[in-house]
Amino acid sequence: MSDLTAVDVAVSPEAKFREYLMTQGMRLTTERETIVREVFASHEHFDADQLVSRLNQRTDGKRVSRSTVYRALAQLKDSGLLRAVARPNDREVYEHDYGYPQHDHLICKECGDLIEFVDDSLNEMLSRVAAQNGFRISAHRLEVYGKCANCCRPKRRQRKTDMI
Amino acid sequence: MSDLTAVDVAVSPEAKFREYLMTQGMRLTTERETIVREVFASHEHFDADQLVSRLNQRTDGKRVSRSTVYRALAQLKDSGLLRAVARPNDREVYEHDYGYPQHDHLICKECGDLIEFVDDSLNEMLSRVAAQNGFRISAHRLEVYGKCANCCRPKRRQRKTDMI
DNA sequence: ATACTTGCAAACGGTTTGCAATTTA
DNA sequence: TAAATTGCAAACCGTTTGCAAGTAT
Repeated sequence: MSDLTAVDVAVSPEAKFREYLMTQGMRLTTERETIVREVFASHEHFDADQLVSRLNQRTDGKRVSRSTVYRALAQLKDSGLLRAVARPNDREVYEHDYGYPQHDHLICKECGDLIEFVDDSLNEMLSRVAAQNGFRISAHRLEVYGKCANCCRPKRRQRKTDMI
Repeated sequence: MSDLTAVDVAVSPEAKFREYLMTQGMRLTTERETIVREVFASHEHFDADQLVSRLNQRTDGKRVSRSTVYRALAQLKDSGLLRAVARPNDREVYEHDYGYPQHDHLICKECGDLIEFVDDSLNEMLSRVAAQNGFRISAHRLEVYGKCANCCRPKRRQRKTDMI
């Protein structure tokens, strides 16, 4: 999906989350720990509903209610562990922010795939524009819509071996 | 607010809209005409609710229901007359697409102001990234969040030098 | 004890839609 | 007169929230 590689992090997501919660007078409960672990178990993009499903499929009985998931997502975002990247179908989509390099996305309108990319010139451009407008940037979201290489490929000769 | 200037257009928005509606087997009703006119009476960004308000304030009795406004917004978007640019407060924000040059936005998180800007290097960058990924771009949305010059300005007196 | 947290169900809010009445070609 | 359109109110749907019961310090 992407060749972006995680950068080395000194502290685990759980620890980082506990740290943040402490500063807010909150606690790292077992529910919150279950959520952080599940969230950082894979690098895929996800929305609230997908996360709830993953948590409900657990066999260890560590289910967490939908409300708690929503509350935790907000906290994970505030703590800098997650960031919201897009809203393709009116659902907020999240990805890892902590321990993962900053990047943007090509979004295929056909298959919905998110392709990550980085390009330094974007940051140069943003700095320049910010300076020109006396604007202090805190974040940005660049969504590039179109058709991915796979979907551009002519379908005439589709591999029928994919069918089972 | 912005020094982007409208480009010359051969056909009026109403005509363009009628043209599009025809191709869909639809009609340019008085309600739809009222809406297009109101929408293109000013270049400001707006959301559905603001448009409804503007239409309700009319003294000529040309009121249009909320549903019709929502339906027309979708049609105006499909026809290429409008485009959705941001979603600051969970409300879709629209702007003129037809007869207005392509640009992006700085979005002030404090006052909600949208500042338009253009920078050619963005397009160069997008072309490069698209080529690298075999991606065919159809559109993009760049939202830059932060604090505008106005909101950065201190409300109270701020000392420029550290006087001890 | 006090403060934080959870799960449930109800509320929220922007947007969409079913439908009967109305308008248009 | 058949097809499109409107306005109303209800539905929709992801998300948020009030609250009572539970848990940690």
